[in-house]
Amino acid sequence: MGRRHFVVTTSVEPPLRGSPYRAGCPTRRILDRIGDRWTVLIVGALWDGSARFSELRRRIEGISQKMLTQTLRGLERDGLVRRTVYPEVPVRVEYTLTEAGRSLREPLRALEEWSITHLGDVSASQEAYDRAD
Amino acid sequence: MGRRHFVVTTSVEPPLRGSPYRAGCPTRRILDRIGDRWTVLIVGALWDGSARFSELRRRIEGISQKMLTQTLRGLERDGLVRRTVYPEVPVRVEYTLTEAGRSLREPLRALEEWSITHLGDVSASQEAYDRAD
DNA sequence: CCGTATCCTTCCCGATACTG
DNA sequence: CAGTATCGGGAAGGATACGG
Repeated sequence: MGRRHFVVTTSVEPPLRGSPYRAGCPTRRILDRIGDRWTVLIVGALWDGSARFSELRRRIEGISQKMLTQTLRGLERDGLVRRTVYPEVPVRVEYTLTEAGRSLREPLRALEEWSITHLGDVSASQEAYDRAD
Repeated sequence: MGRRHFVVTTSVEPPLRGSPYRAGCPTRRILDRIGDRWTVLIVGALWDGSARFSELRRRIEGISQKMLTQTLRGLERDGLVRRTVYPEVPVRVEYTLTEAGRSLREPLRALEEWSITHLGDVSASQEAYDRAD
């Protein structure tokens, strides 16, 4: 089967789907895209240049073939990654961040910075909380 | 039962758990905390002042009692929200963002900004992709 | 080499019922 | 009012086998 079928998280639909949860909140909408297990790691791996499928698999330790394909398809569909097929034998496929994909750098850096400066306190808070029954 | 038991996403443990996925990546670590369905909505609802449990439930349309409690507990454990119990009858409980909680504003705003400027293009890209088989 | 198809487990989360 | 306990459906994701 080709790639006709997709889970279709359709696009416009501002407010809700099943339950009235604020799916329209812009922050939530982008978290729905990058909040999964692999997206930011792939974006990071593509950061300085393109790579082919097998190279990505090697860089992102632990990712399964299925999830790499699936996540790359999602990124391609969103216009954040460009996929180029070179019809050689055997086939060669290159993945590159688009301009939109590279524009993710700013928000991701903000997250990373927050992480670096605050996750120590978070861990300490967790331990204190867990000790206090 | 008190709040002794917790799912314990322990803290230090730099690299991995089940599979060697980059759990140590700072960006992924913070996404593991705010990437769920309700966290950013709760943080947003607490943005301009504290609120009690029932007030939060009303503000965050569609959240279940269970998820509101659970997410608030996580935020409290992480030191991002402070929980204050006033032993009146009936009991009153106030939730407030801590300093650390408020510091989330910067990264969240970066995400929101990216959303607002790019999600239109993303939607267009999706539709084009879906039309092309 | 670069995938797709299928099965199977795990875990998120909603629904519901019940307490101090 | 502000929770806790329990059940169950469904989605995410890993393992495996196969195909162009």
